[in-house]
Amino acid sequence: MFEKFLMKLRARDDISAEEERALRDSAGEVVRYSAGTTFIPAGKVLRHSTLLVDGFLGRYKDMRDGQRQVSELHVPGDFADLHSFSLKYLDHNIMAMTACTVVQVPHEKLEAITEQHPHLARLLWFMTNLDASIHREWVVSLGRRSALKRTAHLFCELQVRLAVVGLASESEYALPLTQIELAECLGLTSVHVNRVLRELRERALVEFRSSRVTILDLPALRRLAEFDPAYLYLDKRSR
Amino acid sequence: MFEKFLMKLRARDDISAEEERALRDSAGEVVRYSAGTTFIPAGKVLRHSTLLVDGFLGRYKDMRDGQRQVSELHVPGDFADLHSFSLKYLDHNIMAMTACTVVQVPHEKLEAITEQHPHLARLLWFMTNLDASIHREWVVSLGRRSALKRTAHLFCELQVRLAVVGLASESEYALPLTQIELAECLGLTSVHVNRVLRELRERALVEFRSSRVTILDLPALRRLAEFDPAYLYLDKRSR
DNA sequence: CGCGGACTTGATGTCCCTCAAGCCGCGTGG
DNA sequence: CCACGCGGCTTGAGGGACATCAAGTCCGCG
Repeated sequence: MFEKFLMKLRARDDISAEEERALRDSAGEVVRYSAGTTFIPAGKVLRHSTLLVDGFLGRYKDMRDGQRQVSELHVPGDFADLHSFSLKYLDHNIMAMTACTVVQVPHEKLEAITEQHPHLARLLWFMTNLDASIHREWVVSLGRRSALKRTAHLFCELQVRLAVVGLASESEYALPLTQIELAECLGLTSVHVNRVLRELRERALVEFRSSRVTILDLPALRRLAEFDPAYLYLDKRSR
Repeated sequence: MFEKFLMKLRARDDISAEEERALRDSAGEVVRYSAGTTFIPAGKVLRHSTLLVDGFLGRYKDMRDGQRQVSELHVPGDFADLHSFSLKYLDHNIMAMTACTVVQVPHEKLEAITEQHPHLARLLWFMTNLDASIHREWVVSLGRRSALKRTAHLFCELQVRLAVVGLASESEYALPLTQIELAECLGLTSVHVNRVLRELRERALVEFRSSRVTILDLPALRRLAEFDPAYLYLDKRSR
């Protein structure tokens, strides 16, 4: 259950055997959701946090006119709502973008960790700060990158985040999203996403088809996107 | 020094006298920066966090072509870089948008708090989660709101955040930013911000001039912006 | 009095949206 | 087995929101 989360943690700091045990002991119920299920609605008071084991999740808000904006995509090993531990309820919804398996971690267990394992507690804090860092990069993307660069940037980000948990190589990874869902992440329409994908393909940078991203030229893709992975804090050090 | 930060905390949870003492004891050096100073550059290893006492700060990233995107504005009572405690260095820069006074809080003091005051530690964690929530709302703004609504939304957000620390009424507050800086927050050009401000003025919703925001019709402004303050977590409860 | 920075406004351009149509693959049911 | 419906993808034509370029104006300050 915690394998991918531990991979993600160990990419940033050392985890002792005892800390690993404390984490494994915190596991609650395992739950499956089918694609399209909004299983955490905004405003609902939560008593556990949700660790994604398999599949893709998205955090999103809807506008009055029906438009939707996804503020973060989650990959296996991510906590979807670790922030609900101190927030108590969320300001946004969380949905399963694909079929998903999650483990629920009761907030009492998290509270015990904060009291008994200060270093591990700091790492949980770190994980929510990492989400915030990803949000900031999306702000920059939406504010200042063209549709083409923004899309390229998202593919770069997911490549790194998935590689950390062993789900991507330098050249490809599975991404079972529709162009509509991609558009909801990118602040675009699906029509325009389609045109952007065509251009990325024609430029021989990336291909996105049948739920799979194939990276043809990673250095060129990163150059186009102005992608700098520093915001993912992948250096290992004492946090 | 900590008055506004305590106001901000007490809007969300109760703080005991002992916790207040622990906070006050954590104060380090008081520093002043003049407008325009980038005093925390991305990547620099930090040994203290910075609490803003007076003035406005901004977190930003620059693009290759010289464009800039601000990912969050900070008002008095905000920690500018509480997240540096677990991140160790920042992925973005922090600059004084106006002349500022800050208190530095050494990371050792924060570490002591996490070990001796678990509830207070959770509240510090909460504060970084609140920043993340603000980031998400900016993602939504940049992704799905028109320039007009986005600008209106920013004025609504700042009204609430400044009111919490006693620096705004329902109808006005000081905001000593240029239209260029506003544009850097909103993902627009200063030329377009100027036109948007004119429209907001002509519609009798808000005026922004000589470093001051005057709100003419708050309900209408909020309606236009689709502003829902839920993301600022202003309900008082045990966190 | 002259300079620079912020603000303002107009003319033109472009990126992305909207609307519309057609295609393809797939599942369902007659 | 084919008809059909449906959701996702694709492409074209036209429009609109915001950018770019280019003048100016205003104002504080040396």
